[in-house]
Amino acid sequence: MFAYKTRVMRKINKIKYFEVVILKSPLKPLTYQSKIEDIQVGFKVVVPLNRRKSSVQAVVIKEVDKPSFICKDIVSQTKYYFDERMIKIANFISKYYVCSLGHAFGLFTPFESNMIYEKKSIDIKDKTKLTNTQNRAYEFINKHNCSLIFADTGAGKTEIYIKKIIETINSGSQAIFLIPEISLTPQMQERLEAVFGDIVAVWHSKISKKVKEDIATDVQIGNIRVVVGARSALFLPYKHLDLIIVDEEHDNSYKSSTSPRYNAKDLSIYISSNFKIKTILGSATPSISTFYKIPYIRIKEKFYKNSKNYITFIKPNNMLDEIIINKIKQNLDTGAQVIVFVPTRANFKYQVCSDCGKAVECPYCSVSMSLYVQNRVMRCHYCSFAQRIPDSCPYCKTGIIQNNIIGTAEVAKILENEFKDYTIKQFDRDKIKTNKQLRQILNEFNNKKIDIMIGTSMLTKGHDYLNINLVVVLGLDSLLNMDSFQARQLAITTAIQVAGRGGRKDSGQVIIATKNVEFFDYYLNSVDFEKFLNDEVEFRGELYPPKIKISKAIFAHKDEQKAKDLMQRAKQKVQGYKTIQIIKADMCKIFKISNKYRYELVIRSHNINDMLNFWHNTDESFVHIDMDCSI
DNA sequence: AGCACGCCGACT
DNA sequence: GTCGGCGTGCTC
Repeated sequence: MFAYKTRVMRKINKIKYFEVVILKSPLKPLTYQSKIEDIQVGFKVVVPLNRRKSSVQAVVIKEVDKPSFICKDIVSQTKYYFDERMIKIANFISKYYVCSLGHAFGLFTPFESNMIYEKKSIDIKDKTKLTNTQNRAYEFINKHNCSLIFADTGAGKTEIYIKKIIETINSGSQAIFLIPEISLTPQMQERLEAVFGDIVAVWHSKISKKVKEDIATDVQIGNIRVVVGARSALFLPYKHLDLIIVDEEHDNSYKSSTSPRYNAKDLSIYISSNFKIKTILGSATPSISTFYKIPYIRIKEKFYKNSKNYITFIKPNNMLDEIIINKIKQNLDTGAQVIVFVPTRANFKYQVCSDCGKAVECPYCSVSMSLYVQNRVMRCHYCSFAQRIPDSCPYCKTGIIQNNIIGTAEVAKILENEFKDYTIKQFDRDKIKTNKQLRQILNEFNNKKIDIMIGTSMLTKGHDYLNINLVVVLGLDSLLNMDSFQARQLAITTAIQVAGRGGRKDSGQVIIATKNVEFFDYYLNSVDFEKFLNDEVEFRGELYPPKIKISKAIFAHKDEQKAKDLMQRAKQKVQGYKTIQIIKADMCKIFKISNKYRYELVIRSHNINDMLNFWHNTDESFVHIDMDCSI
């Protein structure tokens, strides 16, 4: 009996060999063997690894010939699988963003093999009426597989999105609607829920595990047809995905800050061109890379043309100039509300004179010096000139150079002191930690229970404020003075986005406090953002994107010398590539993070293959690679 | 000698 | 990423 069984088993189940990728592991694919008859490519399997007590999960990527080494057995095959599209995207992420396949696959929620998609027809009534301009945009996106709607705030992008989603759903398919930091935008969430009811799901990192599991199931079987979500919404098990919308496509939070450092916007463009999935990008202030490479349609809103003095400027003598205080006072006296913007980045310390307010500049370059706390020196990012923090201001000789921190808290303190009878609220990550708090403060503000709201970029993200008469924009100069090739873009984009918050009311006014009036006045009042984008492409030329690729690696180690050596070794190696230039090979601006010393190598190239080839050949441990990085 | 800790290397 | 092996150095 026993002998019979084994003989039959041996005959039927020939040993096969498979390459598998260990999920969430940095390892290269490993080869295992199996007698199980139906091991399939794409399926999740369980395998033993090294001397570990418990087995680990892996994905089968291909069947291979018997290797020269001895293989371990696959323990079992699960019911979960990654479809062909997921496998292709994972391979792309691994290659382009330079991470292991295990990390790339780890992003996805796999399919379950026993479930079927029900293409039942859903009939959402299309109540949206598009204006002529919106219709032209709608026709434009229909003509292109991937396109950009370059529309001013308030020009009605959302109606176009909704019309396209309804069309997709009614044909039995699914859509992804990406929004940056969705947990911050209850208004958009509510609006979509009102239109799509229970076939829409909201997806972001703060959703509980159980709810996530339910959503993944419903997405796979077709109960969910629209996922409104953060960047990770790209990785759900869609059986019939036809449309991806990337709203506010310029937003930096589409770039993941942990490995794999993918950009959900760029990944959407990749998916669009490789899988015939229509992709619509939208923004009032498009990113330069999108503007440069994606066909776009421009929709202008009238306020920029008509009201010439809509945006005015003052050159402040200190953080909250008296002119600004007076303007706020005038507005409050008429019962109107005010918002005050202070950029998040300016929370970082920078070196500024207490008397003349000038930031300390490099004597050889017209850029601000960066502070290197570790060595108590200031260093120029362009020429590496370094100097001690001076005792008095090099410009006016009398002022004291101090670490200046412009932050919402400080602005709130000053205004509370100035306007004791009014309600002033801070609107930033320090004060708003939960969704409930967010909804509450937005409610209070729209019900006029708050007079002045002071906030960071959180203030600009997709909220509509109904009763604002005055928008005060502070601290833009600290954005413009950053030693980054993106400083100009970030400053202008921020100004436009903040100004847009007040743009929905006829009598609204925006005051920008800046010492760079010419720059802002030119791009905000004389010409528009499209002109800025064209100028910026020229300005960056062949040194920075979009005409050239840049990327970097951070070498972090608790032994400073080791971090430095690793970086130096990579630097030597890169010099063998004629097509790659070194932009920077030095300590990171933040030299030490959680007890690790950090060095970075930043490079540029027109040859993406050489660039990727180089990074894939650098020793993986202690290195974080960042493609299309900012500096 | 016996143990705690930290570094290193292997993983099919 | 995660594990065990093994060297170092401290203590009894």
